[in-house]
Amino acid sequence: MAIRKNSIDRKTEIVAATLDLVAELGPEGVTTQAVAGRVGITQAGVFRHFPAKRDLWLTVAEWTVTEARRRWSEACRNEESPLASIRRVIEAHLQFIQGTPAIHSLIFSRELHTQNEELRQVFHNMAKDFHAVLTDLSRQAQAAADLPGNIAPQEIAKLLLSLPSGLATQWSLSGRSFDLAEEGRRLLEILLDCLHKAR
Amino acid sequence: MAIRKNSIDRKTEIVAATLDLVAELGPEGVTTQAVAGRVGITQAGVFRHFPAKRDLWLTVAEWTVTEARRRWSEACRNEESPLASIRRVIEAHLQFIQGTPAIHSLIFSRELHTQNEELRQVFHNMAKDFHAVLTDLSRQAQAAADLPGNIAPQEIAKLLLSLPSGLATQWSLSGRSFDLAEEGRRLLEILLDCLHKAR
DNA sequence: ATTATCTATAGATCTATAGATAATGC
DNA sequence: ATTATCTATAGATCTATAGATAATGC
Repeated sequence: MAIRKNSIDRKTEIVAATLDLVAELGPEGVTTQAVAGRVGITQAGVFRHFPAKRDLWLTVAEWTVTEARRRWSEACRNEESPLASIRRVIEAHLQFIQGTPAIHSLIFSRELHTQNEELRQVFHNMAKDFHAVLTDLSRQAQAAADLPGNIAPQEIAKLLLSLPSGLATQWSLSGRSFDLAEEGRRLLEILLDCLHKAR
Repeated sequence: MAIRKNSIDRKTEIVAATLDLVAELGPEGVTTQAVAGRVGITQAGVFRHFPAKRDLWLTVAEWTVTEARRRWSEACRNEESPLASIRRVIEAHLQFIQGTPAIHSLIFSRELHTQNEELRQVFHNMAKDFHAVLTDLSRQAQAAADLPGNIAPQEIAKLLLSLPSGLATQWSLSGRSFDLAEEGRRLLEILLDCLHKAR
């Protein structure tokens, strides 16, 4: 008999175990058996906490999105300039991805998207929020004359967004073989420098 | 009894059906039963042409990479300037992804990567090749004074690469709801313009 | 008394094999 | 004669349910 825990703690454990397993084996590898084994209960025990597996996926997705938002807003707090905020937000995002590789695996699991349209929406909304945050900061940076004023801030934000997004892809393909946050910092500096000079 | 075809034709059909199914259902949805159904033979019949399912995946991956390379080199042929070649290569790549959405799903299927390390390598090599092509063109564009000379061409190539790569991600997350090639063309123009001004 | 966990199992898939069958090419 | 396809099936998973059991909290 596993150590008995209250529903809330166990649910949290199950979500954490799911994230670990996604990072290790991919979403495909997350069977209720594997989750149960990791947590230390029986396979059937998982269904006490989540009526069906799709509910587990949704909870995991919601955790991810909430955590991402928390990190962005924390990164923006008390920054001296909009440009500095842009740096911090993107770095925070890359560190989140690097520290929780499950995110990237989850985001790209088409099978989750096709089997669970709700899930794609959750992540798409996250991307839209990230774009909104970057658009806002870009507008501020334009006002401070740190970024060119002749480009729509939405467009600048798209350029900025594609950097971490594309890098994360390369990182994943490379078998996570380089330091994502560091590479991101360096390339972002180059990009911001070009944008700055192009004012 | 299905119409009988020779081994080569049937193999080609099976690979094509697999690509279609990946695009529709994700890699997860590609069961040997589904492939067989699409092609019009029985499930067991698939194994006549591919000894195991992983061989099917490898063949599909190799087709993808070969086709991508073919399109890049075609895009570079007879271009007036290195900068024009950069535009054409990236556009060709985006059009390939948009026209064959299976590629993107495949590239990001962690479950394929974790279950089939060889597969990740195939796609990673493709990404490295794309980077090499862009590095080469960037160097030429620097020589033509179209891009800033104070940035390593490898770094420029990484910036350029992250654009289609990141955009494809957003496109996938959005449920393929915008014109990938067009969006890419527009943003690339902005990026190249900034780089140009930052010489 | 409540409820988290367990045992046992149904039912749905999915890959892969063995051996039979029928179409093709010489 | 060769070989692409089919039928039938083994064996491995995987989700989910039903009902029993045991730990917790009052």
